[in-house]
Amino acid sequence: MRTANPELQEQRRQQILQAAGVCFAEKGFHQTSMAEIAKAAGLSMGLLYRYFANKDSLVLTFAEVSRAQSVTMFESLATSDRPRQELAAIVDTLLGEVLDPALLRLQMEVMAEACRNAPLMAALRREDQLGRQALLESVEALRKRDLIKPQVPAPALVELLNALFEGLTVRLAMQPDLDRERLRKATLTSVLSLLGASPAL
Amino acid sequence: MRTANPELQEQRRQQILQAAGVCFAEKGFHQTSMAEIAKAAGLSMGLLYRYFANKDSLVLTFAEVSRAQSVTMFESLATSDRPRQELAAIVDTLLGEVLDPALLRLQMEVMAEACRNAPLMAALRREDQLGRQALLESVEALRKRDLIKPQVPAPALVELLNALFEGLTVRLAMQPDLDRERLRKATLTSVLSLLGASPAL
Amino acid sequence: MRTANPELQEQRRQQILQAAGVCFAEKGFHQTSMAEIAKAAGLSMGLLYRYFANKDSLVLTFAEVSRAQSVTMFESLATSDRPRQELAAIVDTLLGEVLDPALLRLQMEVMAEACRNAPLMAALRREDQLGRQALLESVEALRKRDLIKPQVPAPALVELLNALFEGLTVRLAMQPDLDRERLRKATLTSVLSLLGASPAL
Amino acid sequence: MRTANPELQEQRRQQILQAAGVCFAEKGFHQTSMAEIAKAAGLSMGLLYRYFANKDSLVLTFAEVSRAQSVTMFESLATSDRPRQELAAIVDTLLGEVLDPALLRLQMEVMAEACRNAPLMAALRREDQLGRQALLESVEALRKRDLIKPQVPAPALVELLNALFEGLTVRLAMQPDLDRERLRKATLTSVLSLLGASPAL
DNA sequence: CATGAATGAGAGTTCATTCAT
DNA sequence: TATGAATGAACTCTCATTCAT
Repeated sequence: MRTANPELQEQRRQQILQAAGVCFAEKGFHQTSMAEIAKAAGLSMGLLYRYFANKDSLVLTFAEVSRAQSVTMFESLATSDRPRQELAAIVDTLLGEVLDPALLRLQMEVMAEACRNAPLMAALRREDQLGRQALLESVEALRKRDLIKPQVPAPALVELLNALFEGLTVRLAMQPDLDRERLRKATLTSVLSLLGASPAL
Repeated sequence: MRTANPELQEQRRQQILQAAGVCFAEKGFHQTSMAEIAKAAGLSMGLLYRYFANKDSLVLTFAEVSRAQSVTMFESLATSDRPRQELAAIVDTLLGEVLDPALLRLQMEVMAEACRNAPLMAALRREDQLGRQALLESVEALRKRDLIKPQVPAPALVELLNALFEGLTVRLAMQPDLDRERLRKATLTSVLSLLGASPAL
Repeated sequence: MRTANPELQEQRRQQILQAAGVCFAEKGFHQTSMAEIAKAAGLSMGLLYRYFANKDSLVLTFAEVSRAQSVTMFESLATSDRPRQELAAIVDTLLGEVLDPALLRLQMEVMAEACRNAPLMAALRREDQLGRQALLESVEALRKRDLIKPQVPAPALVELLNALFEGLTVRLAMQPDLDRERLRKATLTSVLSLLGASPAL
Repeated sequence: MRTANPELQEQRRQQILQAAGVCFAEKGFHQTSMAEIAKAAGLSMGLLYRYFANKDSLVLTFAEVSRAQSVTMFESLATSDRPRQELAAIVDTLLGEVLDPALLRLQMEVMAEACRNAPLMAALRREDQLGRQALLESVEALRKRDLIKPQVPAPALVELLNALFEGLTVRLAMQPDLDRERLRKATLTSVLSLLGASPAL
């Protein structure tokens, strides 16, 4: 009798999540069948269900992973000695060609699904909360360093910035042909304006 | 002899669209069956298909109608002699309690669906284009009246404002418990800041 | 109050039957909806049901009419003083370009349907019986005039000739690109051979 | 580990095809629902669709199988040292009680369907072509052996013979009460006459 | 005589999920 | 651990038929 093999198990999970991500981004959550995911992952359906209890739990796990990327973006902003470049980098990441349109579609898909899938929503918010917290701390830190003078309270500002980034994501998902270069500049300018950035920033 | 009755037909269409809107917002597009829509509208499925060729054309028509509302919002801004109030009203409309959470969810649903439904996407963009055009004209008009001095070119500004509004919609859909009152103030302040509003505005 | 108008009624019936024929030949019996027939006939569905109790009765009536054409073909053969030309004309009618492929398909459709629609089958056989009877009488008459010496009994010969014609119809329906000119000659030769035609014929 | 089982798969296919054949013959193609076929085969609908992509592909496969039987009939005729018996056997097979009326109805059904189902038609013709080719070669071979002297060119003769057989099939499908015994004799005589059979045959 | 609105059962097809091997 | 066979309810969409006007 074989013993449990954690490494293999983790690899299988990644295999499945990756395949699911590709499928969901391409066809959407509800248009992707479990059979397709299994096929894309190169596994049998039985095995798939060994690792994920059902389709919902797959999206859920997947959502956590997918969101985790955007969470880390704001964390280094607070203590950076070159916050302007940091901000520019964030905008770049959001608007640059780096960002796969398929990934954008996937985010929309996950958000829409979250609106009627309570556990998914909870997971999404947990991740979102972390991101907001990081951004909030960064804003406060920059303010204490007298680098910015926002005209609105920090929590609301964070909400607005998040909304702006979210909105840009949505619009890029829906208009893949937007001039990202021009938008990038304008976005940075606007973000600095919202922050009330001092010349020193 | 019984003749065709356009009034009845229009009433039926509205009946169906309204029922579909409620269902889509509550359960999502793919989770709502045509039978459910028919039942919600108080009609038979056969009749439903008399008025809408298929499920897709239902969302499509619905999307056009749904979007048309937000299009008109920006139109009166250009020539208004009280643009500040006009702007405040727009922000109010977007963030006030007026906005049904169900409607927000419906918008997300439509957007997500549009990402993989080309005709729907086209319809959405058509409406979106009208809204952008109206907003662009308003911005240019205000600038000519020396009421605003935006730091970024008008087209990019329009895109950013749209993104901000879109993003707020998304975030409100996902966080129905946000403090809308506080957000409203912050949003108005920020929008004025982005526009580079002069004190005269 | 209006009085019944037999002429109009008959015209309506013809209108419907003709439209049904076109539709059935194009799409097949089971693929043609009553709505399509009504539309093709330029009538409302209500009126259609006034003239034909249901879809089956439509095919039935239609089948009778459709078959009646081929019935008359053999009748003049018996007493003709130029039986060879008469035969050639029959073969021509069957194989010449005159015969619409759509009509051939329609015949196949009706036959297939008849296999599981008892009343239709009965109607078809009634017509068929008339045709067979006419051909039988013709064969006997020709034999009495010593113009033919068939090697098989007249009833069997009639059955075989009918089968040959039917089979040619079927094959033409399935292979519209057959060389009809060549087939026509060969068919006439073969029919004469089966009849045991004397040189005097 | 459970491995794919080709035997089981083949058995399932046969199970389904047989059930479909029975149903189609009894009720016709369009009157038979997939659920009925599944039930007749003792399988679930899901499994049925595992083996046949859709209803059309079922008839198609079925048509190929069904036709293949008649293809082999003519092949042994060419080299046989007892061609007369061979011919008699063919006629027997076509007209004898061996031939299930249900199978005849099924053939009609398939032919009628083929008239408006292009892929099915193509499949049918492919099989038909093989049969014609075999018959053509047999006729040529017999002629070279001076056993027959047909009055019409071999290709046309083949077409006529095929039409005759097809026609007999049709007529038997429509008149199950025909005297097959008498028809059998007459058919053989007639076929020999059409072939121009020498006494030596 | 004629219309068009209305019905609802049933069609083909898909898919999340289970389980014997 | 891993497989593929199996299920059946649910989905979208169609259509013969009826009837108030």
